[in-house]
Amino acid sequence: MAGTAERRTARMLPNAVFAPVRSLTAFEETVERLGTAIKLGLLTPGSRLPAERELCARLGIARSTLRQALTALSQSGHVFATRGRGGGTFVSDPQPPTDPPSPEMLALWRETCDQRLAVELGVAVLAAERAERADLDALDELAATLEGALEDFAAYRQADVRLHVGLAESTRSTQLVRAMTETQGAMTDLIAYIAHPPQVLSSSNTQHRRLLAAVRERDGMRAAQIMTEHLQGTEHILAGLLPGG
Amino acid sequence: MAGTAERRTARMLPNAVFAPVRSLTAFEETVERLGTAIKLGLLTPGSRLPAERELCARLGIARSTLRQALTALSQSGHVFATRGRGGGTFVSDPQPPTDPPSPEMLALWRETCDQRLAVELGVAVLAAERAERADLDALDELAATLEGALEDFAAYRQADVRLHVGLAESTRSTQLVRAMTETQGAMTDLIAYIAHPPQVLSSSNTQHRRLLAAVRERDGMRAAQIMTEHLQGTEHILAGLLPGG
DNA sequence: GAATGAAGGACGGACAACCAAACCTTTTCT
DNA sequence: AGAAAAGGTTTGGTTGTCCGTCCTTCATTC
Repeated sequence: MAGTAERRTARMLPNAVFAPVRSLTAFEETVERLGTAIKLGLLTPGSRLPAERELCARLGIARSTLRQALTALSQSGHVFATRGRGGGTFVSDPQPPTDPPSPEMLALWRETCDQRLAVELGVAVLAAERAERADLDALDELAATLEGALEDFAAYRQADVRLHVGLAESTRSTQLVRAMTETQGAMTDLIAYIAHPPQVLSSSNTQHRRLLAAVRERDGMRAAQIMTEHLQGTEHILAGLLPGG
Repeated sequence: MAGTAERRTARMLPNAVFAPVRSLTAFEETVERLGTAIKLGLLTPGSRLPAERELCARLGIARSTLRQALTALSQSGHVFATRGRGGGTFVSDPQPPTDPPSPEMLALWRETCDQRLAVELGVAVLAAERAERADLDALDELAATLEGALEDFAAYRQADVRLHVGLAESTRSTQLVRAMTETQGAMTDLIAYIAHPPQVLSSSNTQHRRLLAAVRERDGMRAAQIMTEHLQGTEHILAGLLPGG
């Protein structure tokens, strides 16, 4: 009977429908967005942000709100500003250390990984459909960079993020790019304090190569398959170290 | 050189990093959440919402804010309230017609489909890992319901949503359930005004069956493959009817 | 038939976030 | 020297949200 199905299926639904609707303030969201982009190295040290008057327009917020965010980012050392013509707000050179993952972050690490799986799978399949030759050439270069950074995890991680975000860009979906940067930001917090021996990074990079090859051959399902294995790597490591594994 | 790769890869990035940070108000988000759940039939007509004093606590908002949202939903005819003991707020029986998709909705239909692809692929793979026997039995019943509703698109659509959301629930990821309901809400707006002849629905349902079978056999990749084909069905229809196809 | 309790409904004050528009200060380029 | 382009400052007003309190309705219970 349909009634039975409804009763069974509807069990956990209200938990999702009636879950908290805590929306971040414009200030918080701005700090999050810019801060994540800087931490991930998407905004490179030394690079200049758009002028405040232009940036607040792009972000759709008031200038005073943007300044709050920039003040916060400057106090945390991610950014500094110089005045006068030719001045501006710049990404700081020595990046402050990533803050340790919060308890609630650790409690929800599995949800974070699930989210990542969805984003990365979607990206893999769509990239296989839409990535252009030039995109893939650039991504291959990044994979080469990765191979030279097996000993320096910070450098490796940054190039890794660039590769995954770059793959998302090749789908031409701004939503997926945003979701990917968000996800990578959350993952960085999780894996920053975990040991990554060179051989792990090396095998991870082998998967990158195979992934790009599959995308190049427009084989979305093989790309998805490789991506799944790729992500399960980190997931297994986390499962061994964190509660709820 | 790494420099070249960076320059190529960074082309569209700022568009995502500096995109508007439009955060919805608590009021708007609440209307959206409850309204979508009602439109999708996840909150069935006649069912009672939790009492205001309890619901505002669950949603993490003030009661006055919740009342704003409920007032809006009652004025749009989705909900009605009765006073006194044993009263409450109930989902209206005759659902008001879905509003036609807005122009900006239509302009972004491809992004919506991309988002859906990601969510559904993640759900398919994770469900194949985690769905329990009882979940799948309930989903099979829903698939049977679907087969009896080939002539009534409204009924078919509602059961279809239930099935997809139910599959998301079987992953035990509240985030994915939320993402799925959001996505289904957006999709409903898009496909409400498109003809769906019975044979299309029938073949769509064949895919449901195959999907559930793959999940039951814990074959995540086959589930992903079938899901991709399943989604491409609607996508091709939309591509033929909407701009930017 | 009166009391109780559980529900929605209404009001008012306080506060924080956000916006808008000016104006000031510093620096560089012409 | 002056114009231009940037960050820095101030002010005032609007809106969303919260909190607490009280009122009204009405089924149940005594």
